[in-house]
Amino acid sequence: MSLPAAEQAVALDRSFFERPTVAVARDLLGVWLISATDEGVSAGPIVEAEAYGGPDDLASHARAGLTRRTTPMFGEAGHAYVYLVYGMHDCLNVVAYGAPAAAGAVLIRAIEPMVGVDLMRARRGRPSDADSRLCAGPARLTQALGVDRSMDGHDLTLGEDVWLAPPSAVGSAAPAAAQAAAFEIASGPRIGVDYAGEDWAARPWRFWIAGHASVSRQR
DNA sequence: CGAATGATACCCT
DNA sequence: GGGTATCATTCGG
Repeated sequence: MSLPAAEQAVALDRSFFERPTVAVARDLLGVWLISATDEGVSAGPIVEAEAYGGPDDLASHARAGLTRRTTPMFGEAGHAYVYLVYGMHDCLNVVAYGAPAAAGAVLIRAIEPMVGVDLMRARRGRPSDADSRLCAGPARLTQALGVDRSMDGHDLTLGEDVWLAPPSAVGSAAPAAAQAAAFEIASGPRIGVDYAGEDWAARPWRFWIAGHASVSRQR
């Protein structure tokens, strides 16, 4: 299954990302994440995302200020910020604007595998995993889509290699059930940010589609 | 539950 | 320029 060529170029506009990260994270639910490499196309709608702010957000990498690693977070919105965590996992973020500082990003934590599921499974190398769990987690997702730090700084609005597209742009490629406009949005504290202190750790900046089988953790 | 695993940032010389 | 604590996770026992 592949995306019609004429529709591959449709990507979310940069203005979508030039807003506070919390609004962008919430609005990314249902938006398609698409990867097109030499190996093929793999894609699916985002079902879970987390907002990270600027230097004032103690849970955000931006708290370290502008360093070589965090440079994308302080750059133009709509670009990728890909980093290595725990020495072995790549995580994909989209740069957006944290408030009050003009820096921040949204961590894409899970998508629903819908296009190129066999390719995702091959990249993951875990044949017994259920389809719905192939991209249920930030590191699983990058592995399944073939995204790594070579994509750090990549412009996600170009419609090339890796990009984000509104559901309407991939309508003919998606099963009808996935195009249902209405879904319930749930929110809660971000994962694994207790080190940031109670104030920041308690903020409900993690958003997911309620009850969805591909969300990284069950409620 | 705990191990795996390595880049990063930061605090020293 | 070097040592080291930290870490937005995953998988196997």
